[in-house]
Amino acid sequence: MTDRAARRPSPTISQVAAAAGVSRSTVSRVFSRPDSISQETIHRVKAIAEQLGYRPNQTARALSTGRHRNIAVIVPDVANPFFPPLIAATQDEADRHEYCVFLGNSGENAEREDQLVHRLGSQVEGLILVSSRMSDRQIADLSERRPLVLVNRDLAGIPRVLIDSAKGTQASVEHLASLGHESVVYVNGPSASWSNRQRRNAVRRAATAHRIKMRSVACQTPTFESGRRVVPQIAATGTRAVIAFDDLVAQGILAGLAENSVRVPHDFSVVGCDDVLGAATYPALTTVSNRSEEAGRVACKLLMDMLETNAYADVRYVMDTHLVFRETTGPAPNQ
Amino acid sequence: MTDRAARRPSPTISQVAAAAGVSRSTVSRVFSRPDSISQETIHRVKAIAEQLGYRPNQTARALSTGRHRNIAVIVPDVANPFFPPLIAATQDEADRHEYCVFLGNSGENAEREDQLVHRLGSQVEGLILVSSRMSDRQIADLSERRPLVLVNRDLAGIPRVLIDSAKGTQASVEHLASLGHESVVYVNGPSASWSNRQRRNAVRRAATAHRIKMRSVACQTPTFESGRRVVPQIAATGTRAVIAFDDLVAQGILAGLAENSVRVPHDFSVVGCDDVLGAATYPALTTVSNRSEEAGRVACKLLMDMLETNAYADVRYVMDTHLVFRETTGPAPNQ
DNA sequence: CAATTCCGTGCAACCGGTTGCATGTCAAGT
DNA sequence: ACTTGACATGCAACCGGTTGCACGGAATTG
Repeated sequence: MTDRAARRPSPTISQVAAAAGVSRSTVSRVFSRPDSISQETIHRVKAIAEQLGYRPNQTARALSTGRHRNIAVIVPDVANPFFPPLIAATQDEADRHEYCVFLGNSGENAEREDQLVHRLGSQVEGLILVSSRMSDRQIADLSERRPLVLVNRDLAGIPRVLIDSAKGTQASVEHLASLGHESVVYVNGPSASWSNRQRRNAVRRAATAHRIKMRSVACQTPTFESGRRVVPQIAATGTRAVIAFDDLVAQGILAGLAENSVRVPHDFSVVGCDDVLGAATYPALTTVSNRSEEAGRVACKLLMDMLETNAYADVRYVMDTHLVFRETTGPAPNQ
Repeated sequence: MTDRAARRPSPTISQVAAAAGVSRSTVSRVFSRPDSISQETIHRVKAIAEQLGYRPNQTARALSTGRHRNIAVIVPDVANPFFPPLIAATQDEADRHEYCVFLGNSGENAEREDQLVHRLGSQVEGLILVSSRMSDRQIADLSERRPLVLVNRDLAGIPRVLIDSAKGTQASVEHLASLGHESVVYVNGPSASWSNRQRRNAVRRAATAHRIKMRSVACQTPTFESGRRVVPQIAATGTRAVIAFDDLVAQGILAGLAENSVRVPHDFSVVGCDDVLGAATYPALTTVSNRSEEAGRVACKLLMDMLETNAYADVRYVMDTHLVFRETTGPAPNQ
């Protein structure tokens, strides 16, 4: 039973004006600048608008004012548990200012991200780019057109919120060293990721400082499956401790190890990053704290500020992290 | 260092037209209906547009055509792991049709959802309401204005995608019965939730059929914390098996039980729903399969169909579920 | 060679609001 | 009584595109 959808079109400002016996401008002002309209007219127009089910058309309004009251949030992968709390926080903050938010999912793909940004560009007043995979150049270009806030991407001149996992990552190396480990494998995240460089460098520095050996293995996308697949490579190194790019990868590694009957933490130590799963894994994952929700909130506040004051400061908001010691790390096994 | 943001405004169709020595209509047609324009003109205009960095303004386009190429997806809680895969799937599908998506987070709150819907209403061509908390009346009204697809809400006359957890839930009762349990507690989700009614009814029916006792306890929002807090009430019933509204609640219950040194599954059996955590909990959660990603994809496809054909069918797409037997359920303990 | 069709382009109105400026009214000030 | 100003409202242009219709010239047809 296919049927033509007979939707009644929304009433326009002209219809309200006609019904109320006033001009379109007056109706417009009733809704956008009521201070210059008499109480009586306001009541009458509002009553009629209500009765007709009139709502100002945001699109038309945006066209003439240039203010959309929309922002966009672009993330590499909505389904990665690191992002939802961050997204929810931006939503919440935007809502508080009566803004609507577009969500973009780049699928860890710079080109698609660029496309998305352009498709959204003319409909939003500002964007929040989370863990952007685009090039510095692309981002700089974009920021010339629209207010921009970056999360986990460090580009001078553009307001940015950085979750500095270096401290926590460094602490995890120290932790492993203190447990007697003499080498560690770092499992990389996406190569275009600022966070990944951040973490890898932190591991390298701390490893050097503590005179333990560091190896690293690649793993393109940060997912459970990638983690699982990378286990043989890790095993091949002979190392008994691994620091993973994030919790998802760590979890995959845990699963892969379990399949090979490697006991954690008895035979092998695993550290994750981002603490997205709380204590919900078994054994509960030792990891680095995450503050994605806070990051989302701060990023959105920054953007709202830029939009409302029409000015901007070159802020670089850095948030520290620490090691959350749980149950997947233990003393180095005797060889 | 606060500075006035000097953003260069996007070039308009008039500027391109002037630079190319043609009329605005011609430029417009080059981008929207090039078939009626000569090859030569197309090339020239495109070259100039490229050089100027021109992109058609979506807002203006939407105003005159009435087609926004935007949709909205409204969910009760972005951070609930049930939703991100669904959101990602709609994103992906929308992207394939070159649509952009607004994300709305209602916070499990009908009033806020209604607000959101209205703020978004004039900017989108259609909406996907996931686990909507609004009243039937509100939804019906809305569907008169915009194409609508519901997920996990069963309202005749409006296209809807339903993940029928009844079958899986029923199976979990049978499973518990076969393990010798003689009573079961159902921990409710939000009272306005279709899924919750679905599940509670399934438990009730199956319990009756297998002659086991059923009790139910409330727990307003489906979160880890609520699950944890409800444990004393569950314990008070004396029952040794619980079926939770969803995995998050189940996990909270698991945590609460562990705090009271109740061993699972030896002393107590727990079943979740939605399988959002895979085997990542300890003990791995027995739960009901989830197909949220598929639901998202189907919902978005339905909506795209409606938008493209401008017709609609009163579809009711139901997806079955089954029990995923893992490690949190075991034989009833001897009293 | 005149009549007809087709093609590429421009004109101008329109989408639904906003806003600077002009107008008319009425009360206060002198 | 006459100016002045404040206030409430209307007029008309504008935001940046789209689109029905008209028009002129080239190609086709009889």
